[in-house]
Amino acid sequence: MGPTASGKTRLAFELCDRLNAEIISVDSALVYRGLDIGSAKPTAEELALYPHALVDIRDPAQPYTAAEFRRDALAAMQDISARGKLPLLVGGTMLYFKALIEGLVELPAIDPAIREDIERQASIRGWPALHAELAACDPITAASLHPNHSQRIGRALEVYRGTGRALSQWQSEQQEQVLAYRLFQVAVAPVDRALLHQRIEQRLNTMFASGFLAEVEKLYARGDLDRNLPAIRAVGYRQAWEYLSGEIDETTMRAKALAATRQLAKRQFTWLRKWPDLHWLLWKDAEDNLTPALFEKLRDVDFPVDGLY
RNA sequence: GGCGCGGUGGCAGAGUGGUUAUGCAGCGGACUGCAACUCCGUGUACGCCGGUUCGAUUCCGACCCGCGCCU
Repeated sequence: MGPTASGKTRLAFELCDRLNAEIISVDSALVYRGLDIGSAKPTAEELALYPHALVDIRDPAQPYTAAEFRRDALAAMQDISARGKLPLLVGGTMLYFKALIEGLVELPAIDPAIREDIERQASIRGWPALHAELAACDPITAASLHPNHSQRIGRALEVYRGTGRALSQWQSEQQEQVLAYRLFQVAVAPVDRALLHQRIEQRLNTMFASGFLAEVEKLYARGDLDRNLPAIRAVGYRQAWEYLSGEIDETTMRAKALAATRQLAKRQFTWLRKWPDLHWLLWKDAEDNLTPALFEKLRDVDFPVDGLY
């Protein structure tokens, strides 16, 4: 795990070389085909060398969800284990990690038309009004949400309308799901924020220099994608989309993309800081070789590294 | 050198003789099926010096800096 631009990919490749491991991507943007440069997806050569599960598995027009991720990740873990290898989960989408480890409530799929209707309602009545509505059918969830929390209010409401029962009720009946794997959780990050900001800026510049805009233009030209899709809302893509539709100039787009990336990293840190059983690997410069330190940590917890490398 | 205009928190940008907008960024946080999402919280800043005043960011004067015009 680790914030964006913290060096996860590099470390993962090195681990693959030393452990008998295979990578499973835990990243909500890498799942989409055509989101390559801007998502910092490993190159085709790298992917050939280090196979990644859960990369390029979805068209940008079709949203991917945390529940699907859990299902797919578990399948990949099983497959990799069955081949005698170690599943190495790599990514920065913390909700996915959480869903995988703790499980989600098992809910039937909900008709997308319900969500559309809720969003239509919200655009005319405002989210606070829907929050009030939620308070009537699911007071527990409503109490935990700010009246402006659009997405979560929408979710709670669609569950109620779609299943006839409150989300909080479903959750209260949720049974603990135990993962059939022993986990060793590691977070990579620079020792201080300024360092990460530096890396983020550098990487973004490289992306632009490597044809990021052309990549988004291609998506834009398809005509069937829009800014409400998760793929197009991804950091960088959203700002490029605004630029291509003439809403902002290039300088603004770059500035906004940079800020959005930093904000993403900040949110990832918020998850990581309170994450249980996490081993931190902090680096201070590009020369830091983290793998030895990681192997030390693995030994500390009696992880069978010796047999693996 | 003269005249005019302007100097507000990191940036942008309102405003007022006392109650100290706002947006962006930054920072902190929340988040069980959109999560690279969505949402919440967080800053008395008014160029400098002196004066007027019970009280000046706001009024007056000098000075400094920027812009424009004139010589």
